[in-house]
Amino acid sequence: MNDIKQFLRSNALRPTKQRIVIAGYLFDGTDKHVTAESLSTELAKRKHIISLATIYNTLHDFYENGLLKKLTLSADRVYFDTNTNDHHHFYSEKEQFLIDINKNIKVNGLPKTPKNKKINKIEVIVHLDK
Amino acid sequence: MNDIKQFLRSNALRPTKQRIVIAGYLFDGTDKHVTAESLSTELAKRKHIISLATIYNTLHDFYENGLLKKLTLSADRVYFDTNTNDHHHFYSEKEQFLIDINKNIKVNGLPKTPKNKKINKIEVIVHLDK
DNA sequence: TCAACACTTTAGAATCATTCTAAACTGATA
DNA sequence: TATCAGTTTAGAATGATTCTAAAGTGTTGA
Repeated sequence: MNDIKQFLRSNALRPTKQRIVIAGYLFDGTDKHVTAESLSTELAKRKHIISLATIYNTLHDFYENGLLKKLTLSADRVYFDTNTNDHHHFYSEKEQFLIDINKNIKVNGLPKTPKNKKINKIEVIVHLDK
Repeated sequence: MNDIKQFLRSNALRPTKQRIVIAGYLFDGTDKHVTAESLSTELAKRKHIISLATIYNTLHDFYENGLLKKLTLSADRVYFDTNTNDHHHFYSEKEQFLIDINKNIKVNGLPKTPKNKKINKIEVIVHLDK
């Protein structure tokens, strides 16, 4: 609890009740993939009712501070990943199935980066099913 | 024109006025990336007013028939690619900048595919900027 | 050639994730 | 503990996409 407060403060985030609850859930040591909706549902199960607006705000605040990765998996919702290490994913849209690929994947044969641009990140999505 | 009709027929698509116009634009020999909105705008410039609903319907019909690839680049709109070969992309969300990587990219070090699943496609997105 | 019908198109409504607004609330600080 | 900037929130707004159901149009068989 106090460590969560410290954790939030050290990321320039005021430790409000809601952020403490959300951070407590997200950063409990196990990697998680969440959407605003799924997070809301999980917290509700634990009797923590937090408005969707706040959930969106908080996910973005955490993302902006590098505490979450944002995943581009499908066009209909945004996923956030508590594993902020360099890694990739298996994804099944049909089954909402998503798992990390933590093994060292190498992408070889990339052409030159376009002029005056720099690479922000390389995202490898292995789509399953069809 | 007649070749476009044949092309549509050979894909089990009734060659309607609208589909002929859309296919004529999309499959003119140069690779294109479009969204429903951008396609609508381009066709309007050419004095072809086609309802958005039809544009969505047609993009999906073409996609279902393998004439287009669907790209998962950002969560706020769907992109379709007329290049249906195996390839990847540089993408800048900020600048709506999108170019093909046709070079042979190799992804090495993939772990075993999850049980009872098979790989549909591997998508590599090189995100630029930040 | 044309009637008949299944397939298409379309305007407008509906949906749904997400963002915005602006008012109430609450950590932090002096 | 008063003050105020930073937060939360309900509800409205937005925007891409899908749905609905009515009107339109290729296609086919005679």
